[in-house]
Amino acid sequence: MEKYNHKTIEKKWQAIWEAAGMYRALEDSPKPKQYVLDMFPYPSGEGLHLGHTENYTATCIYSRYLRMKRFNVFHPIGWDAFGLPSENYAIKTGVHPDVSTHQNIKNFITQIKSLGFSVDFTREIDTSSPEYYKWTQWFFLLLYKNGLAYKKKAKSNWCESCKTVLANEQAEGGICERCKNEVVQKDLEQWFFKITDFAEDLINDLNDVDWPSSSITAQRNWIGKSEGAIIKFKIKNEELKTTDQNSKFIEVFTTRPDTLFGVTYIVVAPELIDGGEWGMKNEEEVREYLVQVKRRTDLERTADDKEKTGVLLKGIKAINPSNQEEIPIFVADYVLGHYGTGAVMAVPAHDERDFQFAKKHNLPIKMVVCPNYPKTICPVLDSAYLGKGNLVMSGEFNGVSNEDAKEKITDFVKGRWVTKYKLRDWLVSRQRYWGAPIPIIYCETDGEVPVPEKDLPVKLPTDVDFLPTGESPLKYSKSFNDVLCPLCGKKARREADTMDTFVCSSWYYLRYVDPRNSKEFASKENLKKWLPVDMYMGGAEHIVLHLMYARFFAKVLKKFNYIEFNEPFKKLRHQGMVLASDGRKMSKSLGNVVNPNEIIGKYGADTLRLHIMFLGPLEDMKSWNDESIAGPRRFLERVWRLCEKVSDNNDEGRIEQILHKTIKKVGEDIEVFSLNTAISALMMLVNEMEKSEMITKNSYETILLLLSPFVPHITEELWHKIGNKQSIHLASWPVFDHNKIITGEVTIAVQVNGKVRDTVIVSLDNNNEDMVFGLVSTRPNVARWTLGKKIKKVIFVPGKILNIVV
RNA sequence: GCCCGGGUGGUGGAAUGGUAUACACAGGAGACUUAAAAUCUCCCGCCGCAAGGCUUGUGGGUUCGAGUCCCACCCCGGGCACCA
Repeated sequence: MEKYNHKTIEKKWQAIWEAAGMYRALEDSPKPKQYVLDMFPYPSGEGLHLGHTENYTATCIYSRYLRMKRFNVFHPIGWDAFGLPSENYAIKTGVHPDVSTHQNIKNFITQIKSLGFSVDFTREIDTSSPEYYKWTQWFFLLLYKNGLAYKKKAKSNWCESCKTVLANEQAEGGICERCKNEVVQKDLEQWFFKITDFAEDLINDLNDVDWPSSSITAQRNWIGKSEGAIIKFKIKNEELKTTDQNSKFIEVFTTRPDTLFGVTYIVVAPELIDGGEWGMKNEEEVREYLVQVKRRTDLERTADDKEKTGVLLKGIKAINPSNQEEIPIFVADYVLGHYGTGAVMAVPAHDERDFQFAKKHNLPIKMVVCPNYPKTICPVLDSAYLGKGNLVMSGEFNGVSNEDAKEKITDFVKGRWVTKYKLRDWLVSRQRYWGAPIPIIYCETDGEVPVPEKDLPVKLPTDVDFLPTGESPLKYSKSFNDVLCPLCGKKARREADTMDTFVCSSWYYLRYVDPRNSKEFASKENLKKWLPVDMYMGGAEHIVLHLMYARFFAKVLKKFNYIEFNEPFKKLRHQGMVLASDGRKMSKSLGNVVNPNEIIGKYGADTLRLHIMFLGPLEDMKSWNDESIAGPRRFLERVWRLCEKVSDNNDEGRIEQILHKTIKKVGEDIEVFSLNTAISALMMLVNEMEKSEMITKNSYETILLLLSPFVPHITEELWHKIGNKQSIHLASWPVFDHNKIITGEVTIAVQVNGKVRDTVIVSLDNNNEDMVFGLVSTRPNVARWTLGKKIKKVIFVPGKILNIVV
């Protein structure tokens, strides 16, 4: 028999499968559907990396398994083609993004094919093609017409190096998600999507998905729902000596209305001062502080989070509605303008931040929740007390548990109970070229006018200088701005910003079901046939970006009756990151990047697929290892040689039990993505088969079938070698016989006081306490521990253990 | 600080409360070979000549029996972080 040559085998079968259209999802099939989706790649110049390889191998195994279980599997692939790197590459080299992107896509396709991934290329999509972004623009208009897309001037995250604004999710901690440079705040007119309208659904519907619990928690925290009270504090101007009952007041949001009697001052956010008439005496000092605050970047604000700066508003006081105490008002940037009401009541005794501020500014600290009740002597605090207790110093509420007091005190001061979210609206404008244009026209007479649907797509022009200047490159494209107002017909100009690429990827999974439709983003019929996605696999880094946005889009579409489901991704799993062998992230600058192409050349796609799955649990972070890939390769060579032992004339009795056990184990493991243990079970089976002189054709076929989702090429080759004419990938998954797993005898461990001293093999008839005890009690290994001692107890677990307690 | 994960041989990792260290990698010994590679066989947690003892981050607990459950602590990784 010739040697196992992965190069010729893999090429040969890839060509045959492609010609046969093997992995196409069938439009009309009586079989139940399974939509298995990968997070589609950004076609970068670097090509497919090991993270992609891990992700797509896992879903490929899963898809192949489901096909063998006779599901109609829908497993598409496409390209998240818009984005900054192509544009930056263009700036550097002069190669147009459209050209480089399509070269990169070609390379990705070659690589995907060379790994034997069973994807349906007939449904390929490219978010940068006009046929696709026409519908991205259509979604924009859908949101716009329903008041869910709006423009406003706002403090925005501006990345100086990317020359564009970013969404909050992309500027966490004041660092640009893409280039890791500092983000500054700029006041700009920007387009927003009103994702906050759906905050409640986005939280509640997390109850209905099968996602990793850590991902669910991460989304919940990001949306950040909290319930509290809005309470009014009147403002008194000391100079005017008015306590004008109806004039000025501040509203604060608090989750701790129970501590209202402990309020010793009020703090308002800098943003609030800017707008209002406050009547303080030290106007100049306050203005100076506001200027200072504006200069500080987010990075600085978080870096010195111990130092809480702020300025007293002189000449005015707030009145605590619970006890009519007059308390000072401060402006401080530890209070955020965009959250709650932009003002807080400060209770230094029961809030850590207020405590720090009070210490710094020598403000009174008044404890009103006491843990020692009914003793009302409260401890001296060296930090805020956040625990439970009963109220003290709180007038008629003394003694009430602080939990009960929340509602009572809110009612007492006529506050109202509200729900707030940390989630903010999604900023979608980008001042860059390589994205979908925003379909809005500005007219001198009619103002902001949406592009009529019939005029979509608004095509991305080519006569553009995309050197970033801080202004949108499209602003200076002649052809792009040669446009008339759809309402009055006068000369107008187009919105020059493009959309965040996350808009494109928020609905791509819908397009796969009807990728060439020019009348709708997808037909209702096809949407109904394939959706929702049954299994979604991708990196955990997208949990508050893509996965939040895509859920938001689905909620919008559901609301306007385009789709029938609430949640787009029923089941979600993440693959862990693959680190370099030194345990660090793979990066070009560190020179530790492993290129899948090289591994494929040296060991073959099958070996790479097997190795990357065998490295450890799918969701764990793992380090690449060049050395241990020898194991999977040797294993495949053993499977190859096993072919020579196939013979017709012997029964498979000896390996029958392990064969059926393995069928069961491998199937169960694939279903829960425990692929490393599935592989080890397959290795054990092969080890057993090697010990036999001969193996039956049936057993050999079975192991090939079990292996075929993992290593599609070598199994196809061997399958044909032993005489099959049809592809192994059209065969059914083997069925195990439960009776063959249970054999006539079991091994029982014999313990004395919980320590194993012996084992015994008994027949099923003898698998009971009396028989086993009788068999082993006189054995030397047992007797030496029990002799002369009183047996207190015997525990017997059938088929497992006999424990003698002395 | 808060919220999730996780700590098992030289290494990657297995173990529905029931024989810890499966399956691999690396290492060692041998067979085949003129030789090497490949392949095959055996060994491989620690202490001990052995009998045996010890061992799943540390210390307690529950249990006939704990890597697995409970409590406290230590360490590592990830996410969030002035959201009142």
